[in-house]
Amino acid sequence: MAEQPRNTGAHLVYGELKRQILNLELKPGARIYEPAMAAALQVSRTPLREAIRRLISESLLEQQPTGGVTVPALDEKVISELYDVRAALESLMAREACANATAADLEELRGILARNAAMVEFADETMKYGVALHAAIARIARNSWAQRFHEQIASQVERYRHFTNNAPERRDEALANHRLLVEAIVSKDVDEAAKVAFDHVIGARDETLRVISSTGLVVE
Amino acid sequence: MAEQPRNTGAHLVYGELKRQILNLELKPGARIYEPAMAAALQVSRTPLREAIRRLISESLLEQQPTGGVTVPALDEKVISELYDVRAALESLMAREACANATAADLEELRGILARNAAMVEFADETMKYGVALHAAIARIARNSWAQRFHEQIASQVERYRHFTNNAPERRDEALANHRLLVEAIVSKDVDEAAKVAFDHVIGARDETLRVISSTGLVVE
DNA sequence: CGGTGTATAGATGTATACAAGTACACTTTC
DNA sequence: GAAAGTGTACTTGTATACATCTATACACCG
Repeated sequence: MAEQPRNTGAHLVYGELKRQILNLELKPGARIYEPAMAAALQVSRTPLREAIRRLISESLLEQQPTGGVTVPALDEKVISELYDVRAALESLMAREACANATAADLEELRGILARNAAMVEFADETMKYGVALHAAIARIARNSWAQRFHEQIASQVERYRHFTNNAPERRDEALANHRLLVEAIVSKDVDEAAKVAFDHVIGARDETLRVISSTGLVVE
Repeated sequence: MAEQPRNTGAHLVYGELKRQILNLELKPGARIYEPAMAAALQVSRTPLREAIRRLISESLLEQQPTGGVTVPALDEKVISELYDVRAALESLMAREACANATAADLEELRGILARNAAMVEFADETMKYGVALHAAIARIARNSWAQRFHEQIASQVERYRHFTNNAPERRDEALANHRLLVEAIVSKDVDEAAKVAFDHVIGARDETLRVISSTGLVVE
């Protein structure tokens, strides 16, 4: 939503670096050295620095007080914060989706839900449709700031996704919650939609924390 | 909260540009020309560009699709979005403040409230203490992401503050809401605190929209 | 042997030169 | 006279050279 890529080198570098960070190809805690990274990406330091600065402002990189840029460490406390904010945002967006959804929007939500239901046995498909549903609601809410923050949170959470398992019973639960959420939006039940969205995300938070605290966050 | 300034030119330029944008010294809609601005600020284009990029990522400047950077226009719809997100965030932070406030934190909140009450006849003092109260709650909530987004919203709203009047009855109402909020936090009434915070911000939204739609957003 | 000062290698921050792209005005043509 | 094409001035994007600062290793002193 923020800005579409303008075919400049800095934007390509930004995309590539972001991909590597979210994939954990760039390991949490690792330092970025500009000359080496610039050589690896075949650009000069100027567009690289521009990309790095942008990533810092999204907290996908960290500026050390002494100078020098690192990939942020993974941290359980942060997960909790992220999901809490996400719960507040999703709850708001559910409210606003109730107010702003057109008939076509509702049809879209039902469609995503149906495809999700058909694929509930496949973990990655289910995840894909879950993300699609939340993205659709974010769009339908028509609040660019909520959408923007939601995307930033989603990027952050992405880095932790590698440590979560998608157990079948968890998938069923998510689908059930999604059904409740869509139903509430369809029937314009603002408070119910807000509550379902909030509790759904808090549930995801607790599940994620549970899995991570038992398996740990070690990258290698 | 994100990062403290490191005495580099780019950070100074960032601060100065941000100040000018929030003050409306840089007029909404105006384009920024790098060579001219660099000369005016007595730096080369490199640190200036770094500052500009950062401001773009905070939506305090806008990258035009064709190239060229402008100060974002003022827009009623955006105010509404900002306050809605802010309501969600303040509501969350009120919740978390209930959970995390120490005795010292509560004392601080009461102190701000008392000073606010003593100064309620002065518009600018009241505003100052209002901001301080919300900032204190944001800190007490101990959620860095909520705090970060809250600060971004506050910056955005700042640009619209020049068009609001602080009527005395509005100040009394705000103080009353602040009292209710602090009371709820002190008594750890999570749901009440969340509700009061939410409604308080929504009230501020409606008041702001009312004033602005009657006076308009024209800068000159 | 531990600690401190210093020298040095290498990183980041800044300035500037150059390349590429955009907008606008002017000319030319229908 | 209007519209389209072209040339020019100027802006943005990138590369590179230079200055400044940080960290580390080593020598020297207590």
